[in-house]
Amino acid sequence: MIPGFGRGSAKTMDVKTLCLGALTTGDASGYEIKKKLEGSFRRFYEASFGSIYPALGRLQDAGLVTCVEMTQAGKPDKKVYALTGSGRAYLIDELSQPLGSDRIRSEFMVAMVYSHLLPPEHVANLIEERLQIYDESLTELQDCDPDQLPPGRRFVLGYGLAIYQAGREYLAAHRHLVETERETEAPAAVEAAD
Amino acid sequence: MIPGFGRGSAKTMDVKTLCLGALTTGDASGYEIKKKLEGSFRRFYEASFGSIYPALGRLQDAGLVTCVEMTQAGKPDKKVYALTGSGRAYLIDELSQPLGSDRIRSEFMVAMVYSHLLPPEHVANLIEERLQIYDESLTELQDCDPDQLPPGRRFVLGYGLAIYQAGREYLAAHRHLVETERETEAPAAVEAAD
DNA sequence: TTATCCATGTAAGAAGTTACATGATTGA
DNA sequence: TCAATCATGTAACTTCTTACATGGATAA
Repeated sequence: MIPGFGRGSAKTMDVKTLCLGALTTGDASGYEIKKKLEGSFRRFYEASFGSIYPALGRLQDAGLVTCVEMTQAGKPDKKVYALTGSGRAYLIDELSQPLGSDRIRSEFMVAMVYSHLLPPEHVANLIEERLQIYDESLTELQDCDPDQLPPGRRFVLGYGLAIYQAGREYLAAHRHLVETERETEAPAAVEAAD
Repeated sequence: MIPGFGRGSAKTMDVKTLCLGALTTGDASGYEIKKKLEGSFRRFYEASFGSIYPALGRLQDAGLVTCVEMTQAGKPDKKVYALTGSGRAYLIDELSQPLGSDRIRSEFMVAMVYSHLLPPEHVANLIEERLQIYDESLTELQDCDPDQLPPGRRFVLGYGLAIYQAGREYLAAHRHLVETERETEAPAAVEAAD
């Protein structure tokens, strides 16, 4: 058996899973899969070319996808991948495994925890930036027509909207908590590690 | 210069930053830092012993923390670390760098996107599980007394509550979207939008 | 003419997890 | 007696990102 493809193994999802999933809605090249993954979905799982291309190669080795090379007029050749029966089965099997818990990594929240160490005007800037990011994300999500999406995607889209809306509202309503005075004690000892 | 400690470098936050931050509220051993990081804060950034211990070693090499070995009665020895002036300056410098965007990795959401491939009763189970996780998280967060926390932590605590509440409500209100019928057959190529 | 899109891939490295090794003490 | 808590650390491994290499076509 090809390593990393044990049936029913307790491995977590990775870029391979994402690629298989992307191929359920139609054959695609690595480049196109990246595009698909950049849809509304991207907020919950990302992948770069550097992980997608090797993943596709390994999926092909394992017989979970097939590949056809296509020549195009005025564009580079591309390799179009298609899900096989066992690929589909593998995806379903993986989705049926116990799911890992959500992981959030927010540098913004870390900065907020230590906001008292920063100049208040800098904190205010961070908040403004973040509000803008929320607004952009919300606009982007609102521009999607849910009725055109299959239920799963509609569900995830709505979830994203709900979360961002709640986050934005909280931020606007409670920013004062982190925009107050900076810690006075100034330990200016800059004996830099350079 | 010790590698990985360039001043003003565009590096993202890592476990070193977290350790420095944890030490702003008092000296601590690696073990105790892990504990601190497991507070309300953990939802936005995690770290394991396997990353904390090496991080502390490197911070010490760079002069950002100092270390005192302590013997204890009935317990193993421990190494208590303390922030130095340059450690504090380094932390502030790092928090002042442009912040990386939030990263979420949710296997649950991936499963929801492809829920039509799974048996409806399995999807229902996943939803139930997830609601329970939300409830547990909410209970845990509600048990914290915000008045005892410094503003930064209070802010982050409230943010967590707002997000989980919104997530829970959305889930309860829209679960029907993903609990409907399973896809019966491999559908004839309906190229769905992403 | 400059940038962006198309398109694939590799190599180096960052960053972290898990499992292991060790071992006394304490509480159920 | 069994598990958990306290406590540090290493090694192997996984996973992914970034940067690089390549290069034609097209749009501003």
